[in-house]
Amino acid sequence: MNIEPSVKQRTTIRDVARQAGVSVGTVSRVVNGHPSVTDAKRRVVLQVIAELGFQPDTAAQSLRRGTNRTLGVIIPDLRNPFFAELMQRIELRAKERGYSVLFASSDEQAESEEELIANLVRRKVEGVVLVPSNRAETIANPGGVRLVVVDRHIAGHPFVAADHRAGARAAADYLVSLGHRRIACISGPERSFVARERLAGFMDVMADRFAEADLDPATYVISAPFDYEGGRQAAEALLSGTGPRPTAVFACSDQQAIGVLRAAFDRRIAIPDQLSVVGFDGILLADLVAPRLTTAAQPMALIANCATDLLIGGEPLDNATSHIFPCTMVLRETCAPPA
Amino acid sequence: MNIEPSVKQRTTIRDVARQAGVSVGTVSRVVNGHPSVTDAKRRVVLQVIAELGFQPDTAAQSLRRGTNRTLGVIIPDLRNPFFAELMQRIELRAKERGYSVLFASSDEQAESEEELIANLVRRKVEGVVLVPSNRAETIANPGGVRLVVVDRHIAGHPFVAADHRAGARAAADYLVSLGHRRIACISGPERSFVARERLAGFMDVMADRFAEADLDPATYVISAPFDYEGGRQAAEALLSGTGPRPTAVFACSDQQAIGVLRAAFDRRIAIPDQLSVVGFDGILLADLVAPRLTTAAQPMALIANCATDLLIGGEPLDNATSHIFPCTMVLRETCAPPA
DNA sequence: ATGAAAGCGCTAACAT
DNA sequence: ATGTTAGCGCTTTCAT
Repeated sequence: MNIEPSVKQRTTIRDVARQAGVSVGTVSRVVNGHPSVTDAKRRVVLQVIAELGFQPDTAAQSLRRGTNRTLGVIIPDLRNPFFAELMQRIELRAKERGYSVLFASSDEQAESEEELIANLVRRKVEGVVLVPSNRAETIANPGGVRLVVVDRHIAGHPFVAADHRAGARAAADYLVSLGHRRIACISGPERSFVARERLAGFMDVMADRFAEADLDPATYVISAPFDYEGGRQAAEALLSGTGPRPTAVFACSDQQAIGVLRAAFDRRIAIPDQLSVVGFDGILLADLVAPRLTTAAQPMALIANCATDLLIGGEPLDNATSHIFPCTMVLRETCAPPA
Repeated sequence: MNIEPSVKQRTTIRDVARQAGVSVGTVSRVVNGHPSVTDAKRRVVLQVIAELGFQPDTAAQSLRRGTNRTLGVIIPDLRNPFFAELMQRIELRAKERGYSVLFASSDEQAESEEELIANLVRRKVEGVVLVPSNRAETIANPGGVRLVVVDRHIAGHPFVAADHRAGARAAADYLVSLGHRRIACISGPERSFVARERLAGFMDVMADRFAEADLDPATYVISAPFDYEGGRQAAEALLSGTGPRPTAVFACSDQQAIGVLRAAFDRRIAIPDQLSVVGFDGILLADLVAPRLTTAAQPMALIANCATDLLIGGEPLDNATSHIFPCTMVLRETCAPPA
């Protein structure tokens, strides 16, 4: 058969056993820290393992144990810095706990998600972190794999995320407290859970005020993709209107907010003097753009750790439970009272 | 023994064989597209496979074949948008070819790289894409796994990257062609291969000119981390000096360049009127900052595809070969002739 | 063309 | 406490 090993000749547990003069069972026990091995034997086995550089074959372990200390992570698009940072943190936590991470991108295609999960299941992952695409309304989990959904809620699965709605509320409140009344909102794609939540938070604060001031909310709310270009185009639309211009805009992502900065720059609108801007997410970049972006920051480390720990801890997952973490308003340079 | 399957009861190849009234060998042959199966039998087996939703167990395949259609990717830091995009593209290509990707972050710790490789090897990956940390000078490959090094060269391993030096040369040439003479360079960390290459490209163009103009290169070249903050601080130093200010700066990463924009904004230095800026990498964001960043763009798709294909194609890897792709100058809004 | 059977390397149940 | 052994699910050789 000649399996053409790229690695010359792996040393197996049997080599170790022979060399150490014990049985494979004993070696296995030593490797797995089973208590019932005498110190003497343990020492010699450990010694031989070191000499031979023995490393248990994960495929064999996996076949035997039905699991292999691997988590799957499905992310819509790593070019979104929020997701990239989330990914980084999930991998970090997983590594700390001795797990590896299989990464798959769904490319914002809802259709591919179930296929990706199926592939992950075939590969015997112990659990899957799914950051659903904007379009995913529901997700089948045929294999019944341990699954936690992050950031974008999907009914019927354990959920970990920031409190999008409260975060948006805080952002709107802040703008209002500064004295703004004509506040626009650049929301996300209409089909996106996150977009709806953040918009709802915004409207929690603004609905009454729009009514009071006899303003039509429809002209102050606009949907756009969550990325830079989406924000830029939405801002173009908002700032080019004929009616009274908004004095502030709440963008539902930092990327969008940066796009707003871009559009304002193009139109020679001074920020924050002529226009206040608040973003959402708290990505690294928000602190570097000019001017520095005020934003509702998500607790990414908390979210990543929670999702990872849920999967790794063997406790049964409760499909009805949501783990929601509060956002923090980070006040920087893009907001001021209206002129 | 009771292996407590999280997945109720996987259907195995034996279930399929029984149901189809053939032997497991035949089923295996069908699954693997082996020619010597009659069409009649093939059809019924395929039928049963579909009915039962049979999926071969990768752990068993892996154990038997010694491989499992998985690639490992080690990246210093996903928060660097260049790496994030690279990762995304590698996964995409791998997926197209039926491979999965194990992701590991080295967090810029050179020490952890070999450990990460060892872990990947244990998991039977068919190959590893390593984007070395800045500090890595050499990397041991004890298991002899298929390894390709990307972006930052390490002697003794196949290498895939952009032509950093030529790219930097093009950037400097462009600035010179605009009429600039006092051109500063924000280089990367001194220990970084990439930083040295780009600096070398810069000096290829500038060494003579510095001499001619009786300028001390040392005051025009400064090392800094590749990130936003590194660029900002370096620019602070460059722009606060007492001598004649540079009229242009070449930053060795787009992140740094964006940091420069930030610093210039803080000091009310107009870009490009009072200061021209060129970056390096061609990240998405470069097109969104204000003003839009002129940059030497790396061909990320080419790099990602090349590295992935090298690993997946079973051809022997040549440790001495480098695959170098040219950069492209993307002219946008941050450059103008000196005042 | 197909079936039977031998393992791949490991863990855990069962003996002792 | 330790050795022996039966598989985990699959691929592939060897017969037929």
